[in-house]
Amino acid sequence: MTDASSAVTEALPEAGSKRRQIRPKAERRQQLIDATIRCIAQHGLSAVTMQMVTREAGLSVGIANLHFESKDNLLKETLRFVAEEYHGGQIDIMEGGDIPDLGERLDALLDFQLGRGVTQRQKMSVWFAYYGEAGARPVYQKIVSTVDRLAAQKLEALFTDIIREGDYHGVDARELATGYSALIDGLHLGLLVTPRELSKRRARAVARDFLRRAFPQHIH
Amino acid sequence: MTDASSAVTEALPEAGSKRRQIRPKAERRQQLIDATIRCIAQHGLSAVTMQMVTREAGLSVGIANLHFESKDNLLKETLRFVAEEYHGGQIDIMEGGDIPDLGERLDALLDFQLGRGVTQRQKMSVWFAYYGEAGARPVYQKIVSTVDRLAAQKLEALFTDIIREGDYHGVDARELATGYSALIDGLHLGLLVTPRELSKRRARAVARDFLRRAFPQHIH
DNA sequence: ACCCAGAATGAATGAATGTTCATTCTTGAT
DNA sequence: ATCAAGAATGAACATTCATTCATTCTGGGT
Repeated sequence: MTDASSAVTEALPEAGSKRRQIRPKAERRQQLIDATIRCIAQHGLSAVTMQMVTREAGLSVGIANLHFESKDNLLKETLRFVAEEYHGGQIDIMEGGDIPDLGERLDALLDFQLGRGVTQRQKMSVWFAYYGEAGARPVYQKIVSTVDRLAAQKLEALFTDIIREGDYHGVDARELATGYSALIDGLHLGLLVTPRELSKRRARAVARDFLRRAFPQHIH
Repeated sequence: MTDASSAVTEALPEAGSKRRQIRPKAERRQQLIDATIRCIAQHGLSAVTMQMVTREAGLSVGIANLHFESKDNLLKETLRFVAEEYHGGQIDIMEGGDIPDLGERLDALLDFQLGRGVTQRQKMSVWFAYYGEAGARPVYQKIVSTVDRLAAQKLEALFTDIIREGDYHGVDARELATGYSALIDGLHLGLLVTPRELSKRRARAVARDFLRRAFPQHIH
């Protein structure tokens, strides 16, 4: 959950020191993934080149094929990272030993989904860049749907608990969970494509209304 | 609203006749746009090449630059076509002189949005391929947001009418419209990326539930 | 029957990109 | 101080792709 753009170990791009640094494989992999995220956000998935990514990472071109076997693989691993970061964060909150009150847990979830961390243009751009290609690339579909399924189950479980606690009638946890997930995705899209029409503030209000209409006792 | 894949004037790809056909510019443009849609759906936006598109259209490579000035422009015009087709269809229904009953009009809208025409993988793939790039390409943002804004206004107007007719309280037409649009987008995404988890049937049920919760008298 | 505007072609071109690998450099162990 | 393991480099290569344009062809007008 580190903010990729700031955690740069190496000095500024032009900062003299051309001394070659040797670092463990895992660190370089992460460095390249972070650079890839920034490049996709800024230039779009279809415009990303290896030269662009390695330059952004402050490394040479050869290194990408040293740690990942190919560009395809780098892109795949980058998607996996973003997907796990996003869904992992959600799941942590939903399992939420930290927050016993279910209404508060819902609030925390909403904060995470439409708050600073995820709503950053960077992350959203990456997310939807891959969605866009998913129709034609089963590999992407598989990566996303794997983590997605787990998050969906946890959300359904949380909704089930809330329905029981509030003794709500005429609501189906599964259907509601599907709707809520879709709503959040759609709001992210709106924030990305029509930021002029939809502010983050309004997006949160819309999502909150959806929850309030379903669980009036839990959302004030 | 013609189904692009079937309206092929020229014979089958291998059907002998290598005779060169001369057709008016407008027709060739549409032919190329249709081919582009099919290519994006099948191979993904980032994998589309001019050779691929022109071969799919049964034409030579040079022709694409004859009728569109560049690949960029072809892609731009293709997005414009898809956007106008989709939003235009919605707007026609929402203005709906055909359907006086507001509840039925809502149903028709839902049918259009999650029914055969739009939900086809082809159209969805294209739609989201562009969304994915929109974060990095203002041109795409502009095209989408222009038609989007008009559709949003019409939806808000329809909701306002329904709220007045049903004398609903505690619902804001604008906010509801934003939510409904986002929900539909999110459901499209789900249908595209995780078709195993979300069937068309269930997507419609989810959207319908959203409307029923807001307008119980209008959705039976 | 003839003609020509402009539609269509596709080989050629040059630029861009992914990948390779011979070489250089760094570091920690000895 | 020495060395080897392997991390890092970037020039070179092969491929792919968008774009051009000299040439060919078509069909409506005369």
